[in-house]
Amino acid sequence: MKQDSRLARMIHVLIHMALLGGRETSETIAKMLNTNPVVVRRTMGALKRKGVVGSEGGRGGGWALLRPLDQLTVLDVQRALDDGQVLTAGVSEDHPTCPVERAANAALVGAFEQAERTLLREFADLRLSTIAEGAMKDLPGSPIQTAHGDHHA
Amino acid sequence: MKQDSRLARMIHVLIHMALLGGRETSETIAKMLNTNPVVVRRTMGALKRKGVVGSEGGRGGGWALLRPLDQLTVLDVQRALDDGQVLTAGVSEDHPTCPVERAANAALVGAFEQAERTLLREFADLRLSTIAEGAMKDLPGSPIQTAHGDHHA
DNA sequence: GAAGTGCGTAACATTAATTGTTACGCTAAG
DNA sequence: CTTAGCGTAACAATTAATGTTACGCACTTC
Repeated sequence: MKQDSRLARMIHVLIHMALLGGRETSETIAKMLNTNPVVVRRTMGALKRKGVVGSEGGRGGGWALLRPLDQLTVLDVQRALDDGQVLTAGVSEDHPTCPVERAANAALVGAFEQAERTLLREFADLRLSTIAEGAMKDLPGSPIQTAHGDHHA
Repeated sequence: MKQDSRLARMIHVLIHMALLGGRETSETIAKMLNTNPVVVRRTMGALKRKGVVGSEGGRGGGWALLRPLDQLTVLDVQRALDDGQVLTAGVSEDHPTCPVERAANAALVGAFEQAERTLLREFADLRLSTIAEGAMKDLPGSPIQTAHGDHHA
């Protein structure tokens, strides 16, 4: 499949919006995301419904953050984009009445539910302000940052 | 996307093979999975390369388990099917040099790595023999089993 | 109040991954 | 040497995410 990158993109954009401070049009945001204004409206529309951003039409309009970054977690953004499960188990549906198939599926679903709990806990702990601070350290002149630098494992 | 159900299918099949005890042809297995012998060969081929099953050509040939179910974990099967990550973060690649994008991606990758660690731990703890026992309880006459019955959360 | 700017959304095209299908080669048993 | 069965390449079908075009509606400004 083609990977779903909406969460990453929205986090990216929301931080930029906070840094810029004002109102951004779908076209401006589309350039940040190297895409199309329609895609931006689609995705930002979901954030609007959950009160993360607001939009204004007409001249001078655009999108604006409704909360400061330190009151926004990755979980908030994820939940705005999708209420359902983040991880899904990839079960089989070849013989839905077969006890073996059902037991296999149930086992996998259980394992993924555990993993999802971990993921959501991580998401809830990740404030966008923290990510923004991390970005400041990764500027020309600083040593290269890997993606694995700061776990709290 | 279409979900990858190879893991669920292989667990399903391996348990059936153990219960049947002998050698099964790709065609027999295909019927269990409600699919095609070629699909079976493709997927079982991966298990063969990792020593989980063996295959024999010619008359009387087919596939056979090389290990008892209590010495096979879901993790073994997953690893046979795919050496890489089970969970992937869905990062954005719109402006690879943008520090904000990189920080956002890194944060997500970190969170998914945590979740993957949980998932692999669950997989490692799940023996196929345990799943097989669970299937025995889910037979006509028994009360209906939900998919959420037996976590150790 | 007319025009321009910008969001909202439907409809369709594109891209990618999984799965299904057909065809053919090779091996081992009988 | 015929049959049963695996091994694999090649192609079609299905599905999900993303990209794109087109058009409607609201608000601002002149």
